[in-house]
Amino acid sequence: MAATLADVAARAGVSSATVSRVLNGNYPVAESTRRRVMAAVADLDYVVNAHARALAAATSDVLGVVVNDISDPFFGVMAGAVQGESALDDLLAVICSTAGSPAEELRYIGLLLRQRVRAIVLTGGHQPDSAHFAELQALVRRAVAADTRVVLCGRPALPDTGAVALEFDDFRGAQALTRYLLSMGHRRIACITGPAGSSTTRARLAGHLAALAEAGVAADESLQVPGGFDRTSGFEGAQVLLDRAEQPTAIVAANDLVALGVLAAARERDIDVPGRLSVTGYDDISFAVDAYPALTTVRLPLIEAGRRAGRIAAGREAAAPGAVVSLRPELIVRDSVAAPRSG
Amino acid sequence: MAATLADVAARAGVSSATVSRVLNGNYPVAESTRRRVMAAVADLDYVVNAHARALAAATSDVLGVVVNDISDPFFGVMAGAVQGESALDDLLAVICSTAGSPAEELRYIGLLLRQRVRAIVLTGGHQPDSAHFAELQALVRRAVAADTRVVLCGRPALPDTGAVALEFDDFRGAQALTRYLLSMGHRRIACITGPAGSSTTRARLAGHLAALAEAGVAADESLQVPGGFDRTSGFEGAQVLLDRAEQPTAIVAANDLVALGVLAAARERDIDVPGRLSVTGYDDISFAVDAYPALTTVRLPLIEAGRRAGRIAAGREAAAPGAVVSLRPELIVRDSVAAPRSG
DNA sequence: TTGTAAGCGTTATCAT
DNA sequence: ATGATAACGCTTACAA
Repeated sequence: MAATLADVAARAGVSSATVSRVLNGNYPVAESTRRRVMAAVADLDYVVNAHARALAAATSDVLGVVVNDISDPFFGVMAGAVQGESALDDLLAVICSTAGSPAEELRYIGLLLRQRVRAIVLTGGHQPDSAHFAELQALVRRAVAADTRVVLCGRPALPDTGAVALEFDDFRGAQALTRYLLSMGHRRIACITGPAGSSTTRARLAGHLAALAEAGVAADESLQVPGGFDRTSGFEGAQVLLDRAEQPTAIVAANDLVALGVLAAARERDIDVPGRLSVTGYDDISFAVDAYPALTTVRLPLIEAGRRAGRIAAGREAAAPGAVVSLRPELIVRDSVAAPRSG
Repeated sequence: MAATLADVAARAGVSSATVSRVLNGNYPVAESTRRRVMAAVADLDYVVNAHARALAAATSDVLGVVVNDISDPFFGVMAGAVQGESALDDLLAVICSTAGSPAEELRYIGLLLRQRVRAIVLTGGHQPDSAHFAELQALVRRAVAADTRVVLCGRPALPDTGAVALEFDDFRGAQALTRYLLSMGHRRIACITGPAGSSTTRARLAGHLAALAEAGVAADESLQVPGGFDRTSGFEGAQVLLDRAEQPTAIVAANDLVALGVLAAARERDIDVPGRLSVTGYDDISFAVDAYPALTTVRLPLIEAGRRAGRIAAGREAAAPGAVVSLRPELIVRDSVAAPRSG
């Protein structure tokens, strides 16, 4: 159906090798033939077949990006940065949404490997104790061995796999946030955590507890309710927390989306934020500033991480196999936190 | 480097044809050989080469999705729906961000065509008068002729190209919105429109003007300020409008993001919304409800459109070439509109 | 049920 | 500067 190199060659009265040369422009070709060839290309609406090319040249022009959910701005922003940066090298990005399922993640990595992608960028969190974790490590190791760069973007390193990691230091971010809450006078601080078992949840919770510990404030497990990373988790988690006899003076949400849910729940109950309840987010997605009240949160360098991951994936920025970079989060103080009401 | 079918065949002591058969499972193979083959596959960490397969079988397992900006939730949600639906057929989705540039769009479509993608889903708007438009039509026509399905998702039809269109009826959506504003008593209604020349901008503006006309309200061109589809355009557009001697009682924003910018500008000037100024959005992205005040807007069936586009692209849902479906938007009344202050 | 072998559309190595 | 031609790794008639 579609025209092939041979068709173009026939039409231009040259060999297919010559056509290939003018198309790739990496070989001397007489100007006159080049023009004849280009004319034939135009006449026939010829479009190279990337598969044939990939097969013959053993290279591919696509990279894979694995995210939990591309419609979540946290991932959308990172994926966009990866894509934008890699597009500079004419690379295409396959984007895969796992919905947070480690099994799906493995499946997608497998599919990407079949495609012989140049690189795979993995975002999101690990589930260190899941049965899938060992499989993941093995798969990544194999990928790297097969010359497929693997970049962990905003995700903990995968030791001994050769994957490059751009980690977010969630421990410090969460610690800074809780320290701030403490400094404002809060003592009864509740958390709506991310999914149990996720590395992100662990790191953020650990940072929170560390801040509590250093201030000599006892951690109350009944104030930790688990959830997901979505608005609904925040809404529901807040209901649970606000039904308690002794209400918290502050709620630390797993991320901004969760915080938005908390704010909605508070609004529904006519609880003034931050007057009667302080709320914090995490990530600083672009909407955090438009929430009401504007969210006090922790800014993660999503774009910087994505861009850099894109450059490393594209091979434009060097990175030693197994290198790990830690990216510092930044506390962003806005309006959703105030001192607790005395009494 | 990587193991090939032949390697597996050698190891299993069978022909490569047999290996291909067990891998594809579309041919009878003796259970004993199947096991030997699978064992060899595992031993060698064999992974099929999708390029070789695509070349030989003349089919590909990927589809392309073209968006303006994947980090914008409007596109993120649609792209996510397309991807999620097509993943059911084990298809991979290449996502391309054009930043609204028609030239980039053409470039990406070309790249996708090389990849011999199964289908291309185009989102966003057209620029009917741009020089690129004719090229776009020609390219789409060629794609369809080459058996690449093209689905226009939330985007106006492309006549005579064979592309299937899932249109949003922006005229009616905008009309309903302005009618509502009018019914609340507004007469001096300003607009911050999308980019001049975009089909989306035109349709929404036309709906707005139609509503004005049917109510016998004269349209004041000085109340229309152009912009982009981002928050900054809203912020800046609002500054311009609010600097006018005679301020509008309502601002119709090009979309929710723009409306968020307008709200921010109003907040900065201590202008009460909706008390002194009403503001409307468009799209009903998920954050619209969390804005302050919650945005009155027009809901577009983004997920429905994306899912359906994904199904058509995957070939799971039939659609006659050139078919065009119009999806109805819905007015969502929340808190950002009130009656104008008398006087 | 299994093997043989001819493509699929490029690139790349030799020649010329 | 250009042409043959052998890969590249798989699918798929056609045989056996």
